Amino acid sequence: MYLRALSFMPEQDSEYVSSKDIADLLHIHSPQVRKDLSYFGAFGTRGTGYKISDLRKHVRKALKLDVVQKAVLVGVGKLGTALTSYPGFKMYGFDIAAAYDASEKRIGKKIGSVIIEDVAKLENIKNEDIKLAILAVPAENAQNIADILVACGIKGILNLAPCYLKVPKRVKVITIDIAVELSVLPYYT
Amino acid sequence: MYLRALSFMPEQDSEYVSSKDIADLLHIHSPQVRKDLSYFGAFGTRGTGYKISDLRKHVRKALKLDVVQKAVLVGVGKLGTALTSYPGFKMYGFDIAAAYDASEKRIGKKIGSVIIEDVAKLENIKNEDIKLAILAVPAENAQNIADILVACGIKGILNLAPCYLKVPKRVKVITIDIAVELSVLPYYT
DNA sequence: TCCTGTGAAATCTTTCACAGCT
DNA sequence: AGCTGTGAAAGATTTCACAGGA
Repeated sequence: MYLRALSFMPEQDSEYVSSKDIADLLHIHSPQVRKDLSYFGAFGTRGTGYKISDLRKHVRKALKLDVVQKAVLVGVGKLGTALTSYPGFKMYGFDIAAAYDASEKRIGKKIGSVIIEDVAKLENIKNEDIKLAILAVPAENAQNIADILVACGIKGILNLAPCYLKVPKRVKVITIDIAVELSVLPYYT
Repeated sequence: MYLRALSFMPEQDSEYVSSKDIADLLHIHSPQVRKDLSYFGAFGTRGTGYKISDLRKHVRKALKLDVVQKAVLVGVGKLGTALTSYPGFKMYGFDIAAAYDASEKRIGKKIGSVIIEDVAKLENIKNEDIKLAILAVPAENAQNIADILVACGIKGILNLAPCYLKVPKRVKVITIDIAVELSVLPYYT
């Protein structure tokens, strides 16, 4: 969140931001910003604020986004395709280094800079240095694919299927279910 | 979350679930489930658990999902298109009742059961009983569209653009930025 | 015996308020 | 004067533990 806020603050305007500047942009309070950033270490300047370029570097490093993170995309349907053309990925240092799908229509086609491979050969990712996976397959197949990914040494899964995945504790799963997010809106109307 | 958990529990198996059943499925603790559900009122049976059909009805009602919620989709690009074919929406009682886009290529085409209209005519939604909007447009246009939606009386916005929206307090915005979610994964690797 | 509902305790998070540096 | 960094206070959430109904 802070990284994205920083992306809206070109250094041309000013070299420094205050916690209040960031807070206003994110609609949160400034002590929150200072507390959060202080967990990464103290690198602001009293009286002046945070140097934008330094802050960006520190946050990227804390999140391990300072090196390019390779990710495999499994499921190149409409959602999967939409994701690859999403500019945000590159901004945060992600690289979709491989793509797999079950549909013959899609296998062999190019998406971004990679060729879509047969999901039956998903185990090939073992040979590449890929630690993250984006799972955009139907809910019915998600657990099955997740098991293979885990066996291949994947450490983190972004799950876009509306289901819960059983994985070992060492693997981090983040599930985004758009309908669940949408579900809370009527409550506020 | 609880609603989705219930969708995995067909009543054929057993008429009742315990808070522990639900907790295990969602990877949370059972007192959490009981506390949460108790805010909606007490409708479990001691010694037996919660009657699945009753629980579903109560949760749907509490979230105002017991009536069909009409939503307008703005931006029918890859992501917008992917969303309309997402089965989760119907499951939670959402109905995409209108769709708008800026591209001539897309205007006039059908998506789901509606015809894509010109976003310049977005104000037409005033005449329909639509309270929710799904915003799947580029970040540059998101605020502009949000302003129009607010002026049209929209009460809740699901924002899929990677940016922050300024809206009056009475309007609820939920932003999903997939790259932000993905960003936390490397931290755990 | 099994499981809910709920006060009380424990824990976690946010906000305050101010010392101290620039 | 302006803004960070941080203990302490306030607030919110989660977990415990158990009374009590089925």
